Amino acid sequence: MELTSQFYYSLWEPKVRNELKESPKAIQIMQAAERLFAGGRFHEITMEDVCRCAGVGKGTIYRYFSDKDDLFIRTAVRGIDELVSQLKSHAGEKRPFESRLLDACRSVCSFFKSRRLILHMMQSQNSHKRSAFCAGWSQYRKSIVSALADVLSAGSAEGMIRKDVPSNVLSNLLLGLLRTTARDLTDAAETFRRTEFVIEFFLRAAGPAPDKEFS
Amino acid sequence: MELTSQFYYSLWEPKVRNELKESPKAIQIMQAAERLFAGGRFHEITMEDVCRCAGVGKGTIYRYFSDKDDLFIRTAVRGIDELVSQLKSHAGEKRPFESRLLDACRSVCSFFKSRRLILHMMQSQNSHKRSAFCAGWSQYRKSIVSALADVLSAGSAEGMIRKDVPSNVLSNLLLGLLRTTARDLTDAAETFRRTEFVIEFFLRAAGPAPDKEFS
Amino acid sequence: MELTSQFYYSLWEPKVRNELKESPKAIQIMQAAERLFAGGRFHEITMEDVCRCAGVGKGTIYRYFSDKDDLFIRTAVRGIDELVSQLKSHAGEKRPFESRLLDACRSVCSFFKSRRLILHMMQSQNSHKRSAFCAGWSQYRKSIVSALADVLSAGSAEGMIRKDVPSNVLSNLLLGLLRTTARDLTDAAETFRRTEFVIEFFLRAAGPAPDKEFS
Amino acid sequence: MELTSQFYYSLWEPKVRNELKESPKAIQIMQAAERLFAGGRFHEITMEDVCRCAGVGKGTIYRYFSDKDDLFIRTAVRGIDELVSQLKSHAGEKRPFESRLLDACRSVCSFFKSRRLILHMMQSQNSHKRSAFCAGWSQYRKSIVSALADVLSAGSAEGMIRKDVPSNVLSNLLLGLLRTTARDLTDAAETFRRTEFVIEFFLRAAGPAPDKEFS
DNA sequence: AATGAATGAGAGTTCATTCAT
DNA sequence: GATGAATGAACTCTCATTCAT
Repeated sequence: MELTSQFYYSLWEPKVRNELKESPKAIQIMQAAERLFAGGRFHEITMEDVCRCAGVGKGTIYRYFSDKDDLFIRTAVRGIDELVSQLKSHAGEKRPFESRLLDACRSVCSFFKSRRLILHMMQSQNSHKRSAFCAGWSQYRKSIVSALADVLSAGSAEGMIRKDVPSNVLSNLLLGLLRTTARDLTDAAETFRRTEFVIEFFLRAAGPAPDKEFS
Repeated sequence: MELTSQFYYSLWEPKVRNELKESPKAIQIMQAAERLFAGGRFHEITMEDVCRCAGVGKGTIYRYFSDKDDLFIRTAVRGIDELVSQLKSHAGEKRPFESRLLDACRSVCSFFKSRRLILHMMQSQNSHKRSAFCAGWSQYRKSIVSALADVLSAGSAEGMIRKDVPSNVLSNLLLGLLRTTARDLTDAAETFRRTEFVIEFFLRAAGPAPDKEFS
Repeated sequence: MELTSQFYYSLWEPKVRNELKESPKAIQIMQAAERLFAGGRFHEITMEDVCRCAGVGKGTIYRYFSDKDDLFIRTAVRGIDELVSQLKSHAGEKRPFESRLLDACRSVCSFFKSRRLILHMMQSQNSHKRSAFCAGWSQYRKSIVSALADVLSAGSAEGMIRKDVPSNVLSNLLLGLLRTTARDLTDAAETFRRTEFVIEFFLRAAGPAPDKEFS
Repeated sequence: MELTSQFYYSLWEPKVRNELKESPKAIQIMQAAERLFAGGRFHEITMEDVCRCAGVGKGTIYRYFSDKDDLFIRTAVRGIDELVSQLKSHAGEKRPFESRLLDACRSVCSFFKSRRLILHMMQSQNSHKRSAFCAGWSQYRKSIVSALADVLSAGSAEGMIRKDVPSNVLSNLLLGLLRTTARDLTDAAETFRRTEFVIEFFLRAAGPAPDKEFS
């Protein structure tokens, strides 16, 4: 079953009418917010900054977003559904597993690259609407993990992936490696920053165990 | 040559007399701050919270820390030097490589576990003393990466680790895996959250390449 | 050449858009500040007091004044330009000298009376933006001294004022007498608090020396 | 009747035992306070500054002064009694009037010069213990005015001073001129900053009216 | 519908004063 | 008697949010 944005949103119940949610103006504002959030930390960005950057009045934001958190979350979350469906579509394709995995990882990477913000949020939830937000956010994270796990499961079925480790665990580890590559290897040679390298590295570890299983 | 806290501190000029830096009261305050920072984000924790939690007056904090950033940074950084020297000592020991690596990873894990804050900070710098802080912090991160890289280099020399990937890259990847294990595998079976599993997984990928090198 | 507020302001760089500087709200706030500053000392007046007295919210002040110092200085300085041009116009008029001097002194007195604050500030600079402020303030003071000196110079040319003492010195002394009259003679008979008396007193001393000059 | 410090003190009732009031330690502290107050404004000087400057502990000050105001006031007031009795003694001497007046003015000037602080305070009362302090302070000011007035009265009796203006008024005006000379004529030629000049100037105005009286 | 002036709760920080040592 | 670590009330200033226009 597919979890969509609509579902998670309900967790922190936006006070904004539905038809405004994805209106062009809302998108214009989220794009401004994205630019700003990508550069600074949540609390360093003021709503005034967002206004100026989006070229709208201060009150306008509050027509489309119930508060700063709502703006932040919806900005962060925008596009996750797309990513998830991309991943899901890769899982079902008839190409060789490695090619599908490469594309999946590339989708993840480009998603991350274009919105480093998400990466931050995925581990450090900034909102003070804690309970609602964390629940919602953690769902989102899981939907990505699970979509990538599906790709790996397919590989597992084809004998390309070891079976002694749950694909959710492997999916998490792979995401962790991608994350590290994107964030921490800024000084390393270009070779080791390419997605191909991460996959090669990952597959050595996640490929079928030749002799013994991990227990 | 070893870089110590004394060195990095100079980057954001502490305004507090040296003898106060590590006094019991300062530690008491940092412990309170650690508890709080571990749970919330930088801007959500008020100095008042820290006071209450540490059981001291508001002004007292400012005897030991020049401002909120100073408290934050010194709390985050406390113990890194110890970790680094632990790692360095592991690198030189005469035991089997795998045993040394296990201990090194355990040091890292328990360090992280006891101070999840560090993990957050390692990727999301919250201070507004941006330049000074980031510089300082990135140095710290590098000192951990590099200490773990030394352990791996030793393994490399013994033929336990592939030589086509720089040990700094491997060190980063290993830290990323440890991080993922600690943070994201909260739902996974206990088996896969153990350090032994991460090492087994890592060594499959980082062990010597049987046939071809990565290029 | 005339020095105007615009010029001096540049010394402590106003952070507020020019059109807000003289808006009715800014004036309303400065009037409240004036009332309060006239009664108490700089540090005894809190911004909260000013808010309450002006009947505006706390944040509103900061839309019009970059900080407390800015409010203080601009409140103190308001109207100096007017005073100076009044004085200058008196200097050029075709009336008898004594009449012009009387009007000049009255301008000064009513300026001082309506804003005793200025008097305080003229000798005790309270701001902690010391360098910028003192420089700026001292300029203002000089502009008043110099404008009054111009009136005296005209009298000097007409033989009404002794020529052995620079008119700047005489101007300072006259201002000192006016100041004393306004501030310290609160217990004296009404007669001696009138501007006419100060002028009579001053002119005895500053009138042309009948026999010998001071050296 | 002579008003002494003891008398005025009672107005804001010091909580410090009398034998401590003039102890060497109290004087040591007041000297430090004097140095500091002379340079900065009341609120810019912290008790910590005074401690450091006096070389005593923070608590020690509170043994000798009931609070910051008490320290400030007693520091400011120290020596006034001396000045007053100097002035009084000048009044009774048998020398020519002008010589006595010169000495009196010199006493005032050197008193002011050595403690510019007093000058500030004479017009801007900084304490927040308003009622008590202002009353006390204003008494002090009056005692100086009145002592100088006595000197002038003597001159009046000798026909050296006009009789149509109360000597208290003249005393205030003279003090105002001395003040201006000391504070505002910093740029003027040395000639006009000398006490002799002020007296010459003052006596022209305050000397006996040749023809008509002021009414 | 859109604006941005106004708001005020709440943040970080200072410093006069106290009191255990 | 002297100290200075500890205190917390009070300060200035910020910024998310509202609402009259």
